[in-house]
Amino acid sequence: MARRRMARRSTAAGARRLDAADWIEAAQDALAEGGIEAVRVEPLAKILAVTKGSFYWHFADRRALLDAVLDTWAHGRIAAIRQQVATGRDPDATLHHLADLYTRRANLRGLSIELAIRALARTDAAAARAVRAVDRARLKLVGALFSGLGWPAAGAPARAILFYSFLFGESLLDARTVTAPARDKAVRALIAPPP
Amino acid sequence: MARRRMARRSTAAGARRLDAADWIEAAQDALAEGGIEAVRVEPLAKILAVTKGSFYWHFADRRALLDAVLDTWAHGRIAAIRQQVATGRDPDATLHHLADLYTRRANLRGLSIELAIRALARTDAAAARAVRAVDRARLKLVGALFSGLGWPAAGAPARAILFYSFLFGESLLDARTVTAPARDKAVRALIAPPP
DNA sequence: ACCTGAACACCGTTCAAGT
DNA sequence: ACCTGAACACCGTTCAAGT
Repeated sequence: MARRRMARRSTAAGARRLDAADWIEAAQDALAEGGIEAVRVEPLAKILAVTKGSFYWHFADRRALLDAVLDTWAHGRIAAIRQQVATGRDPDATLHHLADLYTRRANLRGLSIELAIRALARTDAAAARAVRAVDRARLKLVGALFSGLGWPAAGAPARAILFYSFLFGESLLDARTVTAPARDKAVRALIAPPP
Repeated sequence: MARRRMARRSTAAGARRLDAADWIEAAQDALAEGGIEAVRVEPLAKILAVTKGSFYWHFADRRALLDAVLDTWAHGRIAAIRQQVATGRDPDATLHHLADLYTRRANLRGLSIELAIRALARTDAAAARAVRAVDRARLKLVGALFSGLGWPAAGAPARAILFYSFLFGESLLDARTVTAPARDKAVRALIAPPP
């Protein structure tokens, strides 16, 4: 769900100059580790070892950074789900693979970012747009998998919503309260072929 | 899911003095309308028409206000689910009733607060504790409903997680992308009696 | 092309003083 | 018992000047 930042922090001697992508990267880290409240210009500048003034060469303001993070996130998630369903495996195996990928354990950082963005989407129009684009892509592709599993056109979309909603809902619940066996049992029930 | 604030803003002439509950109330409004970033001392003071200095009579700092909001939320949600399952109706009707109550449309404010708190729980230990207490209460009571529906002891908890996760997951997805019929279809499938 | 440094506004926090 | 007002630190934003 998330490729990690590359080691491009320094050249031979150490002090590379930054571009917009560096700030977006740092903002994503902050989002994952401290939520939306941690995405702040001065703390990020401190982490990147520049003055906060330099931020404004790359972005108009904090809002522009958030927009860039949202844009990067949406494009990345859409590219990811396309890859994840195009493995050549059968629908059943692909769905189980997806259920693993979108689990808390598998990708804490990615899920934290995703939840922060979805919470933001409640009160922020740009975040809501990013979420909509990602949801449409995922539901379309997951719906196709359930069709491949034998669900008729009338049932596959509802099944896709059920599957997809469950994965996010489960990631929202307290981790200690949802046991792995109960979770796996729920996943198997969801991926079972139509009656 | 949420009882609205009472009209206790003023006495005969207008300028009641505030107590901690007034600040918590205002913080909840801000949380629902602007997310965690909107829960800030000075803006709340402006809304309550006092100076920000007066805030510190009631709370040690912003963190103490957040803790009080979390505490109020957890106690309120646990009391609410207890009432919601104790209607005297059969398990099937009660589950359908719950599915309606925890829908986006039914309670925008309550869901916004809940999602903001769950996003916070990713990076905040106190929020995680509040979420854990609420999840345990809800899963226990919903699990009992599925038992009443005929699910054996080995299957009811997984079914409760499936049901409960779905409701939250669905509220996280883009509202325009999930159609009401697809959602209702998924709910009916979840509440169907065991095979 | 990217960064510093100084300036100013806004908000969290403290606290002595008011009612 | 609750609030004001002034003070200070921190962070968002601007911008002229540096390399």
